[in-house]
Amino acid sequence: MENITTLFPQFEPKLMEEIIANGVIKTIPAGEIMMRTGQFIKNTMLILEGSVKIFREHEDGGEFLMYYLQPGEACAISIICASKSEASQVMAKTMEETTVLMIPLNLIDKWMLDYKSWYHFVLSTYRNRFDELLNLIDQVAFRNMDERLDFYLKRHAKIHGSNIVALSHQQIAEELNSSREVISRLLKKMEQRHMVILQRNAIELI
Amino acid sequence: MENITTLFPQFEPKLMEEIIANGVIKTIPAGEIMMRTGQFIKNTMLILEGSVKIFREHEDGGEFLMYYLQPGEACAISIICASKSEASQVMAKTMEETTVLMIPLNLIDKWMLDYKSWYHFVLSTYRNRFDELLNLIDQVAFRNMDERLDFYLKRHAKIHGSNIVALSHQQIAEELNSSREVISRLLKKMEQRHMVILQRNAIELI
DNA sequence: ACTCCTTTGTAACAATAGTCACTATTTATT
DNA sequence: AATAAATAGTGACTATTGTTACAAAGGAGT
Repeated sequence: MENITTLFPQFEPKLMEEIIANGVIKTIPAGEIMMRTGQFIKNTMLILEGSVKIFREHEDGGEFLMYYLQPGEACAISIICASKSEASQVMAKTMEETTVLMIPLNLIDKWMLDYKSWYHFVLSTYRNRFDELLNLIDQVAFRNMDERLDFYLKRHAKIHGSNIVALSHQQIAEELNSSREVISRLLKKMEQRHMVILQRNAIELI
Repeated sequence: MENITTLFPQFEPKLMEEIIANGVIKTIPAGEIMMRTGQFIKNTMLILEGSVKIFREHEDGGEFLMYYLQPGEACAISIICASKSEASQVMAKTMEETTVLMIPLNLIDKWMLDYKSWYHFVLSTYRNRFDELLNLIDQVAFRNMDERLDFYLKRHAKIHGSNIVALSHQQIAEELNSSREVISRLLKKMEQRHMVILQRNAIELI
């Protein structure tokens, strides 16, 4: 549990005790869907290890990557849905083996009043995700696919701390809600401009 | 001031007193920019009368309508920026003559702790705007311009409580970050499908 | 009525993105 | 080794959106 204190140093001791007493730790394999659109949310999850992608889904099967969650972060949308007692509006998928701390939803609101550090944590979670959504809107509203792909690759590399993006063109296409051929084409152009080196199942950024 | 109690019936009496003591009422003419991107925010505004559009701006001059604010609502982004002491990330423009109640930013945080009704108001403002941004992302990620135009017109009509959208094609194009010719073309198609009737400076929805 | 300005219509073309069809590689499975 | 499956490359074509250029129509002011 000392893991938690390192990841959430801002939490006051009494809150830490409550978290340890009420939270359930769960480890989820890589590539698994942690939460589906429409699913009823019973917990909020704090990420302890690994990383998670949050997607918006379309009726016709399309999906669209919104943002990443990393250790020390929580899913704003699960907090919002929990507060509204609504079904999840997003889908969450683990990128690697991920350990989360599940907190029953009734405590989320309760702790807001009891623990100032929790209150600040929840508000800053809202604010940070809000900022990320604004950036995302910029991407789709003002940018072409080539720029969005570039942004996508850099963001992925940054999250993974590596300049090799180990994904197939198909996977990238799905997360940008485009098609494989388009992504292949644009990646080829980027290679010709010496922005990337293409390998099988991997793209190396330069 | 009785206006305020009608619009915000959820506010407890003591909070109302504080609002009346500290808030400044201001009336802004139609079509005026209330807040610019990059501008430092000194207040949060509650809308009392009229309506406001919130835009995201692009470096190259483009603008993109995100959502509307109506009486009884507050701008989530101004609360977020105020809390982070950051410059505004959005631009706000009045659609008609609009009366707002300006609240100094230091009180926003203070009242969160002092008044439960204010706390719930701010949180529900965050949540509602979050929902709106999710819908907006759906639009730009999954929809073509014809569907986005349809959505835009219906939303405008709903906000104004009239099925006549009194805007030029140029104005619509700007808010969807498209071009006038494209909007004219799509509107013509909608007219041929008997979805709208086109008039000068107005579009009637059927 | 005449002029000026704004708004709208439209054709032709360009650029971007999506789809279809087929091939070539590489990796996994039997 | 043979076969199957996944991945990637590419050309041709279509659809959507954006751009350019110009014409026509409607209002406002003189």
